[in-house]
Amino acid sequence: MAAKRGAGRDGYHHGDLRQAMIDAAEAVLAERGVGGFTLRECARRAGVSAAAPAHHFGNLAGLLTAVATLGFDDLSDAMEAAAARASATGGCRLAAICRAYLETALARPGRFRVVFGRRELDKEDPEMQRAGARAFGILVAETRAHRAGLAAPPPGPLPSETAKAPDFAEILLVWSVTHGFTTLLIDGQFDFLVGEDGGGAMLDLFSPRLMQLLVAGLAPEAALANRGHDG
Amino acid sequence: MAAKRGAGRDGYHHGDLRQAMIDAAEAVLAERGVGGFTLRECARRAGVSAAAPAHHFGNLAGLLTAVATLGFDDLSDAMEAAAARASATGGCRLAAICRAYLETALARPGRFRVVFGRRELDKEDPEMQRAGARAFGILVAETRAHRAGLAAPPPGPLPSETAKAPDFAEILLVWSVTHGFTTLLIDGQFDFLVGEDGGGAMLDLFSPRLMQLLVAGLAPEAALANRGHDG
DNA sequence: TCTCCTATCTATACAGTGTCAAGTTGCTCC
DNA sequence: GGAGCAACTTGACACTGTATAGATAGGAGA
Repeated sequence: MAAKRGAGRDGYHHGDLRQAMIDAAEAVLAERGVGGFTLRECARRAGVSAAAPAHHFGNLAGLLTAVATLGFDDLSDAMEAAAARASATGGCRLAAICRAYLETALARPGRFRVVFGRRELDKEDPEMQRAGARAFGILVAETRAHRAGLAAPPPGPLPSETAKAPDFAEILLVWSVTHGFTTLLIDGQFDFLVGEDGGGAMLDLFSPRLMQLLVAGLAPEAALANRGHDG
Repeated sequence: MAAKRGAGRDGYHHGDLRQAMIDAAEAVLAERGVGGFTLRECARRAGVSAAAPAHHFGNLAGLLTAVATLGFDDLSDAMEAAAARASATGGCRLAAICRAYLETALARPGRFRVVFGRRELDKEDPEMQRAGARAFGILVAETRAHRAGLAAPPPGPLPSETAKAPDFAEILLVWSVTHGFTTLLIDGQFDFLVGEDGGGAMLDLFSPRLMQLLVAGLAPEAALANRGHDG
């Protein structure tokens, strides 16, 4: 095994290139966005040759996959924290995690875009699969708890297979509306409506009302009221 | 003005390079996806040098903007046709246009991704702005008609500024859930739930139920029932 | 009909990209 | 103290988008 002492480089070997590359990637994403992201630029910032990262990440997709894994876990952390805060203050946990999703994405749009397929990723990577499943699991648990009228999801592992669950459509509804609003906002699709002030105004003006609508529409009574609409 | 006779090329000048480039772009998007899209490959298929398209589109973003404009109009056409069909058969127009949005995206995922910001576009392009506004206008009209209990939106021009409208959150809810579900489905985020059979199963299994939920949640009564949830 | 204008297209070049192969360095363990 | 090996550099390759300069041809005006 090679040197793994501290960060920075003081010789031929870097010391912790893997982490340095991830840090550089985050910085490049923040400064230049997904479109301006380059493996060589990250290597440059890490003070290393262009071919060096290959040993740690395989290729560009490998580096982006590592960033996406971080992004998923960041999303999970933010949602868990928001849910805990909501419980403490008597707020709605489901609305809180949806808003946390939105705010996390808005805080780091570049990373969020990497997570959600704007660049090629290694979808077989087990670490990213774990992180993705964790984030989805939070969404599933909170949606179910909300619909069951519980204060919070019960502890314990989640069922691994949820595709056949009867409340699957409700779970997808929550994810879809949150993800859709987030994506449209980040991608500037609302700019022609409210100007290009970065979306902060949009978030403050409409997301509470949006979440209110979503959460209201998801209450058990509303879900059971079959009004017979179909396309 | 130079030659504008027929398609194909029989000499130094192509004849209709602009259209040929767009056709080639659609083909490349269908075959290789957004990630594998290249200006040079499109030029190759059009039988033209790499620098030729610059005269018609300026640069890569210009070509993609033309494709995005087509994509917006395709979306609008599909939604209008679906709404008309729904009216004829007594179905719900709003659910019909949401499903049309989904199906259009699923039929040409590459183009849909171009429309919604997976590559850099020229957002100032007036043609694309027109096409985008048209698609959004359909959504606005149909959502309002649905909430007002009308059979169809009244004819006539739409108000150009809708940001301050009282029903803006409801309109965004419809767009967000439809766009979110579409994006997640196309990007393969549901694959780990139902396998990678292309999303067709997902669409058939869940989207009717999803639309039912959405449309039910949007009925005037539900929207007015303020249950007091906030994040 | 001839000439010129101008849009269109080609050829070439350039900086930059991701990735590969081969060589170099230096830590670690026997 | 070598041996082994992971980590890194160097150099090369086939690409990319785009800029520039020159070639071509269709049509308008004389």
